[in-house]
Amino acid sequence: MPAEVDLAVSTVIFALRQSDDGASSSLWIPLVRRIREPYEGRWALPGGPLEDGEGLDDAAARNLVETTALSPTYLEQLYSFGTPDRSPGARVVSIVYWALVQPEEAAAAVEDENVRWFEAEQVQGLAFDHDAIVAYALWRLRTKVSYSRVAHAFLGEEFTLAQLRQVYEVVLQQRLDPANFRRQVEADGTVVPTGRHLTGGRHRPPRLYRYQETP
Amino acid sequence: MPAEVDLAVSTVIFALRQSDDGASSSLWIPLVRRIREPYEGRWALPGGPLEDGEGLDDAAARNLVETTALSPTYLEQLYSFGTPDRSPGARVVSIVYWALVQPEEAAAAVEDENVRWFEAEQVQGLAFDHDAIVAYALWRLRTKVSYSRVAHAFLGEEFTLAQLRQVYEVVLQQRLDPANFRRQVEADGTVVPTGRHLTGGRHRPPRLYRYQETP
DNA sequence: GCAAAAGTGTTTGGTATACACCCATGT
DNA sequence: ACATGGGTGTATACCAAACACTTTTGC
Repeated sequence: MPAEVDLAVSTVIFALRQSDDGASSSLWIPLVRRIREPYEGRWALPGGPLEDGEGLDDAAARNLVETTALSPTYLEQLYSFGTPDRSPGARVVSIVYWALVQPEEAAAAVEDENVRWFEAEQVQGLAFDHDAIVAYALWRLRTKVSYSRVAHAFLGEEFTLAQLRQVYEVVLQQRLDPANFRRQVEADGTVVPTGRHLTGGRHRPPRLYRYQETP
Repeated sequence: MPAEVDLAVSTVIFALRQSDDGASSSLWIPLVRRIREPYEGRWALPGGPLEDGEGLDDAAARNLVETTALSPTYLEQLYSFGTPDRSPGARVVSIVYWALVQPEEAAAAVEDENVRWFEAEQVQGLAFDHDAIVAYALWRLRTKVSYSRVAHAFLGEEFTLAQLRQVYEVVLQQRLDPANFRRQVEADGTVVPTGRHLTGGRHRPPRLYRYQETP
């Protein structure tokens, strides 16, 4: 007999932020507090049901706006989860997306009693199977960054190579040689100099670059 | 208002078979004929509803058995499709899996008026958005083969390196140097010689290998 | 001038490709 | 003996890592 299932769309939203110590950057995600059973009071991934006439991507983008009040620079489907016992009482299948957003906007995003940002590495004790989902999304982010050019989605329109390199260093959790990093990025061709420079630092002003989509 | 959705699980099942000309191998998939509207009479991916108490992976494995009467050597989730208008009349979200099966078994699989194998490259005019899904599954197979070791899933327990190389050549659509292919596979370490040889050919008997799962 | 980060140049080691060559078997 | 694919050796080209070195700014 076919199962009666509830379909939900959730999103793991990543942003780069300062760590608690203030010295280093790390990956953060926004979580929402559940206001009903099951798991009332626990933190969970933002998400909700699919609306009428709305595609899966649209649903993901919508609850990203509803949670963080910003539009994603990157949004991709992650995986669908449907183990029979993952939600007590009901049969729920979750289609999960992951997104990258820019930190300046993320800093201005809503944050109250029921919405708060957490360090992605540290999250634990979430509702449902969301601990495992966050861990999987982190793994996907790391593997994707190492073979694709998505890191710029964490940054604004213009950025220096040092900023871009720092994104890679935080995500991949390893230091990168500035000289070799520069060559790799330049050889790739998807990032081009704007001609402008970033002034105000206490050293030689670095060039600004922007992402160039390859047609 | 939340949408009323029907959830379906479908699978793109790949096997290696002789092409129509009999000379070369290519990728084949089994399709089933639809026996009701919409798209009655058209070919479609095997699939069906999620059963009570059954996980998504289980559902995919089950309709793989029901279609080809064999168990998968490889089974992985592909993507979830949920465009509002993809199924006339109803709102259907499909969670699609892809599988690799061994050709000897696939040759013995059911094949009748309503189940038939087609060359994956050639399929066209399928029901729903299944043309696009097959194309996406092909793309995923090709990219995955080029960075992962899944090709052996097309073969039996024991195989020669020439057979394994032919799998890569068919999937990637390019000739590979036998000498360099051997070195790459041996360096990887996931494929080990059994000590046995394949006799009966009209030349030097090649060694037999088996896949060694890395613990 | 000095510190610090931007940016360039150069060496080196590993790895993939191309291809010459020998090996073992069936006919 | 020889044709055929199995299997080994080797020279070359390319690419990434390491690191020395020069440049340009703020203080």
